[in-house]
Amino acid sequence: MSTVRPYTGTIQRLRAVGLRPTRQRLALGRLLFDGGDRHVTAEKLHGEAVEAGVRVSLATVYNALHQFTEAGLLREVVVDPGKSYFDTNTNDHHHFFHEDSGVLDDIPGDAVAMAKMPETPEGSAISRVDVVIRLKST
Amino acid sequence: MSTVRPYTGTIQRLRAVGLRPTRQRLALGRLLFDGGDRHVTAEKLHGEAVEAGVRVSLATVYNALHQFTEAGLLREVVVDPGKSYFDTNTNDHHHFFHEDSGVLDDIPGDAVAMAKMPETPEGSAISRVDVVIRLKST
DNA sequence: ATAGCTGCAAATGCTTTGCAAGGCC
DNA sequence: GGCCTTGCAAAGCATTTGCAGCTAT
Repeated sequence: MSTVRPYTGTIQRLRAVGLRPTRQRLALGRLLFDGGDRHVTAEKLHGEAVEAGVRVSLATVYNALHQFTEAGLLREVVVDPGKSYFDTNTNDHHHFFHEDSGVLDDIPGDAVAMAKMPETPEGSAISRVDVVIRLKST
Repeated sequence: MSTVRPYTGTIQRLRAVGLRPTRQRLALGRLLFDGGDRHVTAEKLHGEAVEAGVRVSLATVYNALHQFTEAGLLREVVVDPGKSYFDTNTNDHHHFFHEDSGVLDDIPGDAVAMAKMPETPEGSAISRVDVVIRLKST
């Protein structure tokens, strides 16, 4: 029976995908994965890191986000031209996007269902289906 | 009974939405609306205009695309971080996005149907529902 | 020791803006 | 003529890259 030590989760998670657990990646990983489902932009995450006293450059945040995404730890969500969002929930699910505030929220996977899907074009395979429900404040 | 004169459609379309039919807007409007449903980026449209011998700057293409969008003549589609696509089909419909080539295609409105929709959060109204089926080449 | 990371600053790509000159009504 | 448009070039963002120095293993 294995004892779970504090802060061990992120280290193992990184090792498991072949990424060295450096100080920066650890700090970013904890900010991302220790707090439930999160949706962040590079800038926002960088701000949080700095605020938490972690010395890390914006370039490194971008690198980490992409490495995490490539490793399957994060998912990139496209809702805004010219800004990238990353989602710590990598399960099948969709999004609410609040156009006024720029806030992105998960829609539980089973709250949206497709009744009908088109035929996939010749020579192509579906990589993903994204549903974004755009919201305006009332 | 009204006789349809060549090139009259775009002029009227622009006037109808309160935009002066300048040489540039006319040329861009024709490129966009004379050829069925189209999906363009600013850069691509600018290239087509230049190729067609129309002297127009990229900045003006951006302005025109946004003015057309605001006027309801176009619809902006978000599929790629850092690149804006505009769709001449403003009806309710969804998209195939070929990730490898960057090509965007319409899915006829009735080929996709939602079986279930989540509750809209308090204080918000649905502005639009976007479904993007991302494709990879096989 | 060494392969992999990081930081910085410069470069890039897309888009927007400011302002003088030009064109539509 | 007056006001809206345009063009150009410069500015603005978000993101990426190159490379010297640092660090985890």
